[in-house]
Amino acid sequence: MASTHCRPIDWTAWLPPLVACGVLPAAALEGDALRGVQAELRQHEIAPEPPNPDRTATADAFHRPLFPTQQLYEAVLRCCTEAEARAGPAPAHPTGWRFTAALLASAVLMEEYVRGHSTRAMMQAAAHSARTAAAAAAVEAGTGGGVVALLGNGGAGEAGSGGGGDVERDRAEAAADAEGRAASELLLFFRTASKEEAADRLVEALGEVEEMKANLLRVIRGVSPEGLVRVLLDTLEASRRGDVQRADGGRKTLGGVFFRELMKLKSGGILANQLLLLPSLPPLRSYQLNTAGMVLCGWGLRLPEALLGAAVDGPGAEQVGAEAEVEAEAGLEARAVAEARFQALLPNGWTGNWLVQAPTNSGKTRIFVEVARCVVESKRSSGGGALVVVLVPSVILTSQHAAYFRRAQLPGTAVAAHSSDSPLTEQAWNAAVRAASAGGGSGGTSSVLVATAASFLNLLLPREGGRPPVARLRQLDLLVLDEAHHCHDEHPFAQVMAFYESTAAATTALTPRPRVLAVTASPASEVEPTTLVLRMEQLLGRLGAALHCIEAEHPEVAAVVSEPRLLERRVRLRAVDRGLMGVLQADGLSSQIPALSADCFASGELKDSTFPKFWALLEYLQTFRDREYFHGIVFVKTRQDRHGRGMSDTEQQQLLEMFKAPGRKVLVATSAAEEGLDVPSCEFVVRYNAAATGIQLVQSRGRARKREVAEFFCILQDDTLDLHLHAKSQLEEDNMRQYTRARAAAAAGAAGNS
DNA sequence: ACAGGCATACCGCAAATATT
DNA sequence: AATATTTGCGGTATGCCTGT
Repeated sequence: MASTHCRPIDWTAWLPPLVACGVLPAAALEGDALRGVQAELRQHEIAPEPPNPDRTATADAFHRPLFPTQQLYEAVLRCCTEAEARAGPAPAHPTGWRFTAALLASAVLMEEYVRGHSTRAMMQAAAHSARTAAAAAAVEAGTGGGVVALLGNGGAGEAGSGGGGDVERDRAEAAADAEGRAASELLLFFRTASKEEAADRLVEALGEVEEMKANLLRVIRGVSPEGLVRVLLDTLEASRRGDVQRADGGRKTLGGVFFRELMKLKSGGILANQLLLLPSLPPLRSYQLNTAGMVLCGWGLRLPEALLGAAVDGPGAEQVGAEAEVEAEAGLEARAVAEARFQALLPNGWTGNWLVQAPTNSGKTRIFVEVARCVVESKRSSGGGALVVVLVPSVILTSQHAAYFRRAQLPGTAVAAHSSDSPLTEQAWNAAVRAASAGGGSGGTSSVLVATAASFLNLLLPREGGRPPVARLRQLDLLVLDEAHHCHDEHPFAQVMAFYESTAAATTALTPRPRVLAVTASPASEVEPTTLVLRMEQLLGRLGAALHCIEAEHPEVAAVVSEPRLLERRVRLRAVDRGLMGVLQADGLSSQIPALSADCFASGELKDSTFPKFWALLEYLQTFRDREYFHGIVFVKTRQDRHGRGMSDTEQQQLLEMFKAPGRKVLVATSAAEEGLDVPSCEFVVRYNAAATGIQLVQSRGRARKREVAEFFCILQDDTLDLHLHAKSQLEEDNMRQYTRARAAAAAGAAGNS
């Protein structure tokens, strides 16, 4: 939608600098060969047509490569060869220089292409042109047509409950699917657009006159993007039902229906407004239930009804011992059964903190959400409110977890996300503390504060002028550490726990220390098993926690956690690549390299000569060219971005939204996306640079979560550190796995004995 | 063992941009 | 037009890997 700005690439503009560096001979700049190459490139459509939404894509379109690299390379090579034939061999260049030159020129061309098609460029283009285009497309068609077009041309929505044949149902599902896609696109639009633009688009979509815009602007103030989408969906649904009667017997316009639905939404209150589009959480899985239940029993908290119900008739109920079943049938109270079951899981009646290790994608978040729910309800039943702080290691995780907590709908609980953007201020903290303690019979308001560890640490540190810190750990009821393996040395996690340790002395029965629940998929990674044990003991010591492992081999865990197929591809430098290195590192050229790389490659990472790996990556991506939809992530070590500053937080969030949308999506990411990032349904993950630690290996592989079909593809280059690092990270993961298994076996043995 | 590079954060300030 | 919000950039911190 944004690629209408595709212009023919003037690749010849890049030739003079290459000639100046001596990579290309001067002869390459002239002659029929050059024109021939250009003609050939035009024929092959280097700049691909923007996808045409009207026409269902033909098979032909899908069989075309995403980028005609092979043709490009061959065309440039032909140009170089003919130039050489005309000018004679160049003695200054090593054998095979023309392959080198062709590769280099191809890479330069691709750089140009990539820059024009980068996500950043797409996002910028989408910010401006796409809106008007989409809005213009939405104006077509008659009653309801505007909204229908706005939401995509989905047919009958969920109202189609006739449910006849499979065909009909499939079509209804497909339509609902298309509508869901359109809705998510719309959501993205409303999130990124200003109120002004949103009103503009609504005016067009609803077929209203321009004068209504001011009115719309006023009315949609304070309505969340989710709310707007919800209203539009409701408007569409209402107009389909024919629910357009006006009080005076007339027929409501689309805009009229919209206003009515909007008022309905507003009367529902802000909270409902935010929750409308949020699907409720999936049912609790038995291992999540067991873990949460065990932790809560250890802490002596009263289990909430939600957990009790799941414990008695949930999916894991059959795992209750046979005698427990009998007792349940004998009329024993459900609570007692559940508590007995969870109590049996507790090692030695442990009442302290917990470190829960669970595989990636097994639903760690859900576990601490349920624990938080119980803490909140327990406080609530005694007329107060709970204060829960969730610490995460990266900014992007704060909003993600906050959204998840909102979905969980803890009773009487406000959820907030804090990081350097919207920092956790003294006012916000004091307000949360007051709300929690101001019970007074009516029940205090609980707060869940999701924050980066560093920003929370700022509140704990003494302020200048000898004033006491804003926050004290004893003010909160529950402290959750996500990705807790960061808790070591001087990391903010560790510093927070140092504060926790220092509060031990002042702990009384009236003001106990908060409970700590730490979760991670990869607690530590060490090459030596003995140092691994040491690290684990240190970690558990800092947390004051007992370790609970959720094994990947557990059948129910294995049923939900994807195990991607492991693919490895070893590449080695070819003569041509060595030639390139030789050319670039020759004495006469070395002074030009910085300028050349700055202009052409933006990275200067030429010493690695990553060409073979790049071709391997392209080849791998080609295997997906027939798919209309796929998602994948390519992990690289460095950012290769000349702007130096990466993406802002909001850009990251927008990008994540874009990536979640359907289509052909490849996300190229650094280690920032390794941990915790919730990117559903990735068919493949590519490691362009080998994982350096077992933690990285586990975390990045965990992003490939499309069941059954996911692949984890490692590109390893000989003669580099890739092989060593790959072996090291695998060894570290194996060590961790063995440690986990041993601990789980020991725990099972202890539980059996006691 | 230690410095250098690059990754991630945090904070503060000033310019740009959006909102009223 | 005035004000509020967002964004960009420099400075600082820590963790991890790498090369001397």
